Amino acid sequence: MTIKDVAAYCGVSVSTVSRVLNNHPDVSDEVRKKVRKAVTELHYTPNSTARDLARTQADSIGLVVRGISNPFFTPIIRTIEHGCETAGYTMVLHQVGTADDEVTAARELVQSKRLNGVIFLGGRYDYTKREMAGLNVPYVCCTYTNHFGNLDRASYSSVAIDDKREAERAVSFLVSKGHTQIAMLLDNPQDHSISQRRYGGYCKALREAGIAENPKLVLEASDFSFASSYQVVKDFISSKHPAFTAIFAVADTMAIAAIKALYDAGIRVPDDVSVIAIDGIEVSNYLTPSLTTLCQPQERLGEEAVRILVDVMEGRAGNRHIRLETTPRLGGTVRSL
Amino acid sequence: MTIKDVAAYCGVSVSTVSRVLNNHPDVSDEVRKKVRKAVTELHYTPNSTARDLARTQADSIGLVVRGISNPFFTPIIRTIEHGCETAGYTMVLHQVGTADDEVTAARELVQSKRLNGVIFLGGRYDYTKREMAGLNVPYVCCTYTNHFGNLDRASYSSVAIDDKREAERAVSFLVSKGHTQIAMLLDNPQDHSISQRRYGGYCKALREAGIAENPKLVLEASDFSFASSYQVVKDFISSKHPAFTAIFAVADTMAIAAIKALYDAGIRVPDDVSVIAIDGIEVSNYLTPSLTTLCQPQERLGEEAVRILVDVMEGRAGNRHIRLETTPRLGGTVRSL
DNA sequence: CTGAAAGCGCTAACAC
DNA sequence: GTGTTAGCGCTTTCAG
Repeated sequence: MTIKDVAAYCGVSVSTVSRVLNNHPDVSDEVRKKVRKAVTELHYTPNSTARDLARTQADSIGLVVRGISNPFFTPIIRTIEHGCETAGYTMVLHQVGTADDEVTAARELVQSKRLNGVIFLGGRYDYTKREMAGLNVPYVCCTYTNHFGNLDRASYSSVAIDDKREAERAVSFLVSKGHTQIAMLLDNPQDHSISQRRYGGYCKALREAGIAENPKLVLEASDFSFASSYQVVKDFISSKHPAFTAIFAVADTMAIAAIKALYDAGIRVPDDVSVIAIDGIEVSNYLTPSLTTLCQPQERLGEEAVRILVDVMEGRAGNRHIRLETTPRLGGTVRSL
Repeated sequence: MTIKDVAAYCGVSVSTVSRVLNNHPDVSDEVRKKVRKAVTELHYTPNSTARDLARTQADSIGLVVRGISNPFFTPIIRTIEHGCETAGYTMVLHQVGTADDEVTAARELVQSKRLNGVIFLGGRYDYTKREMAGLNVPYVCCTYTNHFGNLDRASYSSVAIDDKREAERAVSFLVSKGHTQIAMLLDNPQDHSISQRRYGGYCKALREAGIAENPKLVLEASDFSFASSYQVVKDFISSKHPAFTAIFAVADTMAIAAIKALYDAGIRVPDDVSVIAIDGIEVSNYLTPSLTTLCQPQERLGEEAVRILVDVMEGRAGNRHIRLETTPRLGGTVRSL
């Protein structure tokens, strides 16, 4: 069943059918109606592969996600898909493992699928001009930005929170509740990534409060997984360690695992130790007690990413960099000392 | 940058380049090497759109997911993607909203992208022969099966747990712990879906234990979301209701929300009320206490789905129906009476 | 072993 | 308004 069959079926040429399919104006109402009828009767669905090939552009946006199973991303992905559809683009989702490089993946995807633009969801903070040069389409970094790279601000877009500032806020909140011995749980501070930025905020908050930073209170998990954070916290509390009354985790998932590790060791949250995080994933609101965290505006992160990208792709605007704010969610995992 | 450029660059014909690209044997080592070199030097990436069009088949498998943000699905999706890749197929992910029909979506996807087969992840239990007729490729239902439809068993495949039996197991477990007043939390029992099957198991377990079923202990949420379950349980306990000592939830997510609702009402789990569920998503193991649940073999569900589908697609085997068993995870949310 | 050429199904000039 | 036709970039017979 091809466009030819439809054309033959209603005695017109393929171009006429094509015009109807693509809503071109110059077709008589009569013919248009006839073709539409044939399409439904024949259950004809256009072959998008052929269409994409014939058109110079595929009208599609690549979404390159690093860690699709990260619950923080799921609402964002949904929003982005919806936004793409509304704007008339197909979203092509591509997941990259922690080991793979998202830029290489994106470059191949763009070449191979003729994408009009790409959105990176989660990624490195240190892209270089050189490596991004091959990506000949506009792109926006969603949930992060190029803090440690050498990209021109005008060459790409980004939508994210201000990691450093929000981390500072979280830690200052703990300080305001009387905490001074504050541990930090992060994944890998020297990888030029989110943890490093948030670690900066942690240090700044301590400094401004006149609290000396204690390196022994910095707990490094190997990634964002529950298992890894659980293990790190478990090892920490079962070893000789400095006293601490609070933990600041760089992600809700890590906080959840930390609370569990504390609980399993007989340490109660918030009675014995307070916990605060950044992210605001849905499930953390359903813990008992709810996790105290700074919620990222997940929907808006996705919406803005699409909006900016489409604007740039269609030449309506230049690249932009948007910083959104978090909204504190006062759960029950922080207590005043 | 097309295959022509590569051909011109190394002074051979496009067909030779194509042969090298597709690892056809009949190319001299010398030419092969030269072409390979050119490909890397030119940073050439084949246009998959053109390739798919030229080939009669696209070597790709559609994964039609109903509710991509369902945390129960994420490990399965990952496994399926990996399995497809290993088998030499590209996975095309397509998410359908709760309102859309997955079969229509799949049919269009197949026609439009020339898919070789499709995997449905979550879906209705009542497909009819008629509606599936348009889907001219093999398909497998992953995590569910056609219990309420009229499909020939030989016309499709399925990989799932035995919902009824597992639900029975969960409820029998509660009974064995001395519970007799057992509530059930489900989403929509009359939609010919998972809840209905598990509800059947609940009834059977009660019957076999000689416990009269009390309709007032059946709590219906409007969907699987946290919010909906939370609300239902909250309304239930704040209204005039029969006494109950345990809740069986059809999904971990619903159980998590239920526990929260109980907690917020001052009811403790497991001290006052026990909770058991089916699914075994990762986060439920990190609650305090861990959720007692029957874990579905998520990885295996995905692996088997791909294996069966590929076997059918490549003519190595016929359709099959596999029932896998759950593994109980004894958390801390059930206590003996 | 290698090249020429005919499509894959559709779009978009370009004629009429 | 409608039809004809030349590609889009690649694969794949079919010759040589």
